[in-house]
Amino acid sequence: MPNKSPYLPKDIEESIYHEWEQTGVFSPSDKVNTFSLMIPPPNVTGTLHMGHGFQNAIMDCLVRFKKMQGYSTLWQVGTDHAGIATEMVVERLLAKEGISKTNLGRKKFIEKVWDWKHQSGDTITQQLRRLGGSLDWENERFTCDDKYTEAVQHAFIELFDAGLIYQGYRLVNWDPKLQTSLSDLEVINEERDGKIWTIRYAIENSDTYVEVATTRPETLFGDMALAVNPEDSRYSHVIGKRAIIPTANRSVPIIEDSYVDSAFGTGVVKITPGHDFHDYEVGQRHGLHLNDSGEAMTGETSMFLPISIMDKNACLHGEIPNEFKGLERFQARKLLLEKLGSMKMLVAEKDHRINIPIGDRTNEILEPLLTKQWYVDAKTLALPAIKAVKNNEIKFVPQNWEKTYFQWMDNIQDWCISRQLWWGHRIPIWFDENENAYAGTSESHVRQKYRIDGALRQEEDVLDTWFSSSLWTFATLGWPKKTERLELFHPTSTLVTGFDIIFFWVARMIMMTIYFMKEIPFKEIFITGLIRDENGQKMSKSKGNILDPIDLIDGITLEKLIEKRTFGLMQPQLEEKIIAATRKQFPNGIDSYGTDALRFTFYSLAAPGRDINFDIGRIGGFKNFCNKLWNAMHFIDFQIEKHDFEWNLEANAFMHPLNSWMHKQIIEASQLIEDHIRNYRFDLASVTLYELVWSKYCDWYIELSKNLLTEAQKEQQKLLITGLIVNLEDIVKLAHPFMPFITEKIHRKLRAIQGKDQTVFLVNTSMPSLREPVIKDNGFINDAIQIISSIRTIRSELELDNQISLALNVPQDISNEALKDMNALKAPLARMCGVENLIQQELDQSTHAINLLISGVKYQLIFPDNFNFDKIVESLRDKKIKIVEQIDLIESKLNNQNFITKAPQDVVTNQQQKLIQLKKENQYLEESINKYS
RNA sequence: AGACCCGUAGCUCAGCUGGUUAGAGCGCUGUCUUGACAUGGCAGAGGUCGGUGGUUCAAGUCCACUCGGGUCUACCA
Repeated sequence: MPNKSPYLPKDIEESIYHEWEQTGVFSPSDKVNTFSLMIPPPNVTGTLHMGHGFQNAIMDCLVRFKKMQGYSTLWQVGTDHAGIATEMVVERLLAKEGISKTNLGRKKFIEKVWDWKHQSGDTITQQLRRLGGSLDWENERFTCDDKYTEAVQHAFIELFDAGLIYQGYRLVNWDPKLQTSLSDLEVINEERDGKIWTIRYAIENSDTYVEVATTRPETLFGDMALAVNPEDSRYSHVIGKRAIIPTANRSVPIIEDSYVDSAFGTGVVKITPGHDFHDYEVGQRHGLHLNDSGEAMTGETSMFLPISIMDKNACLHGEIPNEFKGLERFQARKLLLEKLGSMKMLVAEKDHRINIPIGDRTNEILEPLLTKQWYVDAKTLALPAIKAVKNNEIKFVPQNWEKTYFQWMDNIQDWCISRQLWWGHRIPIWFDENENAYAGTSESHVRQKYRIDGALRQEEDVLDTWFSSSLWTFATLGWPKKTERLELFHPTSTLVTGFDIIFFWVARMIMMTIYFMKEIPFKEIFITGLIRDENGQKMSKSKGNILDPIDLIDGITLEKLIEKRTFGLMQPQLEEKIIAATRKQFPNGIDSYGTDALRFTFYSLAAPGRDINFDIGRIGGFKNFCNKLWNAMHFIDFQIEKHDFEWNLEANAFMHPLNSWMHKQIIEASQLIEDHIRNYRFDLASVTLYELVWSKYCDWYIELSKNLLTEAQKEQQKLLITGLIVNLEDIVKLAHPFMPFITEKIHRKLRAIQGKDQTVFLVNTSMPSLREPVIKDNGFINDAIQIISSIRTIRSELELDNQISLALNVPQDISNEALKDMNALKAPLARMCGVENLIQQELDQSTHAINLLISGVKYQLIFPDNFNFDKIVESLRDKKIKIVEQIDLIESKLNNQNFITKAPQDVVTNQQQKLIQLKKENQYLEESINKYS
């Protein structure tokens, strides 16, 4: 007996990746026929989640497949510095030691971040290796490494010099906790329960009032006008008058603007341009400003100058009553409402659902705040980027995502790229004493470039992380230098990413790449769904439903899983719930499934255009699949040992009909799989492969060959074993992009049997479809399969004892060759469906037999003489009922003149032929029924 | 408010430009421990495709309306 090692993924997977990497097998092999793909750079200090696992599995499959199709492939690897996320993590770590960022100072803080990066930075890249990713490690990039930083600076300076980057004093989304601006994409609008208050404003020089509805009363100190709709007759008499801000010793003009919806609230809106994005626009239209005596006035657009009453901590300041100075915004609100109440200026307080802007990282309520920031002129950059997708230079898969893209691009706003953080690319701008800005790579560069001698001060802010990642496809390849890699691998072939970053990343990459490279970044964008839990819930820490791909690969105990899910919870009150849910879902923890099974699960779930509910139940099935493949190899081992096999018949392998039948199945499957991969239908590709391995190779090919291996002549045995080897080798090639580890292992064993060099990696071999096809028509194997299946069903229906053997009468008119083929399969027929005898003769009436229709030909299954047929008549009658139903259906179609004339000819022909078959079958059934009832 | 997606067997999902008897995995039922594999073999039960109406010779597949679930974008102070 060969040593029977069970399928244990751990044993297989551990060493193999190391060998791949050491050999440098993932670096591009050639300079022609390139296929390239950029990894969406994960956060350098992050860890792998299911989304990464899924997307990287897909990318790896694509890359390996292309490589095996003869392309010179590059899968560029790298990580992102993730400004905000990383800065927050490090701040939190420092806080535990009682150190604050500001106390530490910028330089020291950045050192700490680098320390953290060095300490945890390779966690995620190690995890990518566990997934089997065929990434080009020799050219790994990090968005903050020197070369990349050079590219970022270069890009900024070029855009600045072209006037596409400018500094502006505007409202931005301000995160008071992080003390930085955010781009509108980083804002989550959350609907919450809030209130709306109605406040009275007195009309100046009169004893009348107007009532104003607001959800943010505390901003009233920043009011610069009240506005009504010009069509609103209720208020026409106050237009042009002034209203007094209650509690503030100040009046504002009452203006008309069609922005105001008369039907909402009271129809009067307070205009606070310094704290509301809409009011900002209204203010701009009306040129609101303060005159020399500090009174709010309308004027020319150019005179617009909003006032701000909050500082960067969202505390009130400026020209406001003393008692409010320094108060935090919500405390100020409370105090103000009390005061208004006592002044009888608060008319109403009602519950109201409001949208609150939240920072996506901090969960802090954001404040629209007037600050100086750097902007990219996105409108200009967007135009060619829109065009590239419109004219199909860049294709979204599935296509409907382009709608999302257009929707955003058509309404794009200028992009605020400055962040008041320390971790990131410091903006390469220097200011002179008069606040004029100059862009350059360094102070000396600026001095030289602009011939400046006076004092220079560098901009403190850093760039939005997405600014650097928007350069990813070309900056990783060496830009701004004209490198060979850039020449060879740009534009890249495909981008695989999630819909959640179409705006953040995809759109911006397209804009920047077209601007700098004068070409598109990628030709196709495959948008994957999100991985959710088995109930369709988003996986999140606070829900406690996170799955770590590595835990699915290695397995994890219940205790450790609970520990992981509850560690560092932001809301500790959820802990009990999470523990209970985890215990319920994984009472025994999680088994070890191995990378190959996990990957295969991802593929099988990767239907396009929809999110994926990850059902842990499915991964077990695919581990079994790996086991099945593993045991096919065992079967071969076993045969080799048993039959004293020698490898010298390779050239003749397909002379055996069973071998060539299997070969044909493989070629057909590989063509299908190639199509599916081209269409990003990994789900369909995986089904095809599953079927090929399990159903075709194991259930039929191996099973059919078993008896032949025992009974056939020595030469035949050798031929069959050779075929088993050749065909399994083709299968592992086809399967390799999906299940790289197990296939590599099997491939080695197969090569060992053949006495071939075992250091050849599968990824360096070619897909079987690229081989000369050796296809002989083996229709009779398919007939045999049908015969066996039919007989098995009958045996099972009749609850036939295994001991009872049957005979099969082959039709008289069958060709000699077919009969020969049939006879060759005698042994398998006996073993697989209990048919011991094949005869070919006219049966007399006394023979106990029922008819079988196989490929339009009548076979007769012969039973022992004393057999009781009551049961079979019953089942034959059931069958007949179904057949008659179908016959009726088709006849009614064919009797319909409209069908005959309007349906395409081939559909009609098809139905006619079908009818003939069904009638034949019906006739045979009837014969059998009549005979035995 | 606009856009998009989904609703097919107990569960998770396929079903391409409308055309054979609507498929798979898991689960379930029965049966089998036979020398690749019980992480297995064999056989089987189970959906009329959310609803209504329409187009068509023909609809799970196209159209309209509708119910239910989800996502994104924009929002009325």
